[in-house]
Amino acid sequence: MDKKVVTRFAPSPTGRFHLGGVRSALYNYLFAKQNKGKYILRSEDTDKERSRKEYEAGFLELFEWLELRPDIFFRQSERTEIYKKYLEKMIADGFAYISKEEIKKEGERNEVIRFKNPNKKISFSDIVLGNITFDTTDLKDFVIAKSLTEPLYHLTVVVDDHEMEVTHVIRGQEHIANTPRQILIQEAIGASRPFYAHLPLILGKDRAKLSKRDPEVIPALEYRDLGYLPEAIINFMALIGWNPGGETEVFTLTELIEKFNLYKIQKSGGVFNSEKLDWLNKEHLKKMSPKEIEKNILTWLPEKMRNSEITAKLFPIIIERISKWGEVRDMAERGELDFFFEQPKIDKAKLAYKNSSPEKIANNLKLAIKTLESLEEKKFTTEIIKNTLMLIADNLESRGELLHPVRYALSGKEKSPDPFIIASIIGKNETLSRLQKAI
RNA sequence: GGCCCUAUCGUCUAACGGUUAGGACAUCGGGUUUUCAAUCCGGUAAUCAGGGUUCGAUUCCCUGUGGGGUCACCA
Repeated sequence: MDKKVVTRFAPSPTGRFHLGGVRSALYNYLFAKQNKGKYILRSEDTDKERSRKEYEAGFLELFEWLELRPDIFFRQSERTEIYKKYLEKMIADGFAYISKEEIKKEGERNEVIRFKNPNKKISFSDIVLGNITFDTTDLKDFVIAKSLTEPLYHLTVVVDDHEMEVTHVIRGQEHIANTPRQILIQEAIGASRPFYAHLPLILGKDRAKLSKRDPEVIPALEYRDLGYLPEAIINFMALIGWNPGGETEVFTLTELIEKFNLYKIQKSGGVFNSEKLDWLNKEHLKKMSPKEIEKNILTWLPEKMRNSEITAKLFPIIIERISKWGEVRDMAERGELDFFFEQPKIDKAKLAYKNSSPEKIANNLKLAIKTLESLEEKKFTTEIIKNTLMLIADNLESRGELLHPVRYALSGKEKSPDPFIIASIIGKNETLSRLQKAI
């Protein structure tokens, strides 16, 4: 290993970028970084019809968000002159020729540049898959450019990888059949052969390849809008097709750079499991500092809930109940936070606890008011309220006889955080008033 | 269909040719001072099939089957 490692990820801006590509980019990035090498991002935009600037902007924004920043970024559309030189040389050397064509489809040329196929067997050793052999005879004289200034994919890939001295081509297995063509071109232009690592495909629930044409597949950037953490996305994607072997599954980018092993990659495709992503996102959420958590929750909360003195007390309750930021917004939209800010509507029937009589419930509520009243304002904390109320509850047939109606009176919800914390958040006056009203 | 790749719990995966086939997510059951959440403990669950090689195959070989990819003047 005397040569400096150079990897590249080469998306084409012809559609909305999805998570499958993130994993390829990530592995290229990890391998380059762990070898103190270089990671190149290349926009394969030679197809003028299909390429769109907004798609390119999309993946650039994505990698910025994920902090998978390339050492070099460039576009193939800006390198036409370079490809032209190679094309001319290949024609001059007899490796390619201008071919007269019959036009079968609209937009086709009556003259294209074809590669003169030597029709031989090509074998290469893939880091993931091992030895693979293709007979290139099946490939015929394939087209490498529409004209000298309109090069096609196979030619530009080989020229760029050669010029930029890419040492490791790490890409999805959908490219495996492209490899023999590209090796043929390498041999024609005198380029050395890089190491290949063809990654197992990431599959959807139906076990088919994730595709940008599939409306079911969520574009990668939308995960940001759903409130996922970049580190969680990276962590999760890294673990489809590779695994460090221990029992730990939660890693930061830095840890991944250290642990990643290109030589221990799975051969078969893996299904994308969004439940595990959610779990992992929560794990990363738990590692964040309270300050960061507060900042994020604030931005995801509806405006009317942001600036109340109540808000500051809500963070622990919220963070416990979400796995991604988007759920903060969901909670608020579902009205699960409203009772902290305003008196809830009470349904008499729901105040009841199992078989306890209404009189008993009312009595318990009165008892609660009486004891809480005696608490000083500044002693109205979760801990003290809990101790106070528990003292009463423990003397009842079951604690629920007191705790349920109190909780319901305060929240107006069948399901909510416990009554002690709600009481401490809304304060003494509000608590007493709600209990009174319930009676 | 041709060519190529592939096969461990539902899912992601671990296991120098020798393990009670391990972990995680999900699921189920229970504890955790009422519900939800969080948390803890426990359970169910897998080597595609058939042949070899071997004292011994999840592991190596062959065949079958299943799954996937690819067959453009797209990338």
